[in-house]
Amino acid sequence: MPRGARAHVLELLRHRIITLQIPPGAPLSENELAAQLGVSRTPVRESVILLAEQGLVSVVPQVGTYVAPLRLSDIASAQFVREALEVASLAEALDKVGDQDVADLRALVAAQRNAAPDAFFPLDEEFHLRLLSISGHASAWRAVSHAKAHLDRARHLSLPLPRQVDVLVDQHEAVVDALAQGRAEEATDALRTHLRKVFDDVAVVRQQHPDYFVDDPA
Amino acid sequence: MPRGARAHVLELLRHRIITLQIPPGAPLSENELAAQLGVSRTPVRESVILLAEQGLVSVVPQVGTYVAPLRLSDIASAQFVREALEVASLAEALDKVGDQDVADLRALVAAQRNAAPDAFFPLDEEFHLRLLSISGHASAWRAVSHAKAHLDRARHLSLPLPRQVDVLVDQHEAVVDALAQGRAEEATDALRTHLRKVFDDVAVVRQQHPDYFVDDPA
DNA sequence: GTCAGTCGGCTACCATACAAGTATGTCCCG
DNA sequence: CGGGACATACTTGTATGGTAGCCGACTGAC
Repeated sequence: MPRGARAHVLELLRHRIITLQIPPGAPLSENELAAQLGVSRTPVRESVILLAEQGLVSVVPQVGTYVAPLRLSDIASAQFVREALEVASLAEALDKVGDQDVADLRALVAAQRNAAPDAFFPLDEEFHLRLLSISGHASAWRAVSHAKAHLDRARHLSLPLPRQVDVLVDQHEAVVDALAQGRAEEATDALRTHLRKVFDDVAVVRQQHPDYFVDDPA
Repeated sequence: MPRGARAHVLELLRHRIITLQIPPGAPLSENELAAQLGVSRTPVRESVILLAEQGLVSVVPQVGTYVAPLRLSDIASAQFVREALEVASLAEALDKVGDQDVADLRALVAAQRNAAPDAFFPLDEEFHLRLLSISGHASAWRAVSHAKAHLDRARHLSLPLPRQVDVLVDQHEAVVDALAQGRAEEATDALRTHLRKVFDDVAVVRQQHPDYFVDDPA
């Protein structure tokens, strides 16, 4: 089997979980996945362990592993982490941003406007990674990405709506405008508003699929 | 072999790496570790994979696994993540803090004053976790902890000095005082100062053991 | 009908065996 | 003496086997 089976399996599982192709609460059998993907149990198991570390699956010894259900407390926690990191980065970026950075960001926003809904996801990721890079903290992307995974999963069903994407692109543009003009408070406020839109999206998804959610443990 | 070998091995390796019992750059053989710890390669390997995900070790396929060297860029990145999260949490905590919280924090600070240098580490962790809990974002501890691991490792050699510990406890007290009195700016500034002390400690360690460090990739 | 006991099948966990690639030390040749 | 090819001893990656424990369905007694 190919030499990088684990990376392949991990990426595939992660994608399927985030896009809700595998719904929250669904059981994951190591044997079944191994057979289905044409690899042995080892790379599958190692991928599952990594996904568990990231909180995307929950493994119960001797019982089974399940895709983590959507918990509002987890979503709030992930949002806190992401917002703290991106806002702190943006505050530093205000002093360091250059013309080339602004041009790159505007090009990304333009691409997002013309992109099909399916192509929006990677462009969105690149936009936020770019924001981190300006302040020189691109290496914090891993932490942001881990948090973002939970948020993207929780709102994934609401994204295909073209209207939603338009709103997001407008918010991106507002951040870039304020950043380019050096308006600190306006920029961070715009970013906060943008990031917190996830709560609205989650509320929509929650109505469509209440079975994906579980109540927070008291 | 004991049930839960992976958790045991992972905790042990992590501790040895953070405390520099295993120095940066040292090779880690899965076979050797398995024999030394009396378990098979499987739990060792799974632990190594998790440590690699956290950036504490670097595994080169078909060549070897090495404890990650100390990179100043990694340390700066970890510091950025930790500072952003803890400061954001503290800002929210100012509106939510109760008398019981302050009492608990003061008790922790008192315990830190009377603690032997070796016992300081867990008390320090509990203090910072407590700060997160006040704002209701205790679940962000995992992200903080991952970042903190790199910082603690980089300054571990400077901590046994009793004088250093006294300074840290004083800084803890300053944060608690400002938090109890509701002085927002003073509290966050005190926390920032406290967290950034790591750079001084790292400079000391760097002089003692320049071989543990590598230059940043240009 | 109801409940206790048991048995079968499933799970993840740990151990082991095999495969494939890399670095190194050695030997031979120029 | 210097350099290159090769054998060997490692490394991690993958595949497979065996074990302990949990869950559920079935059975039998009350």
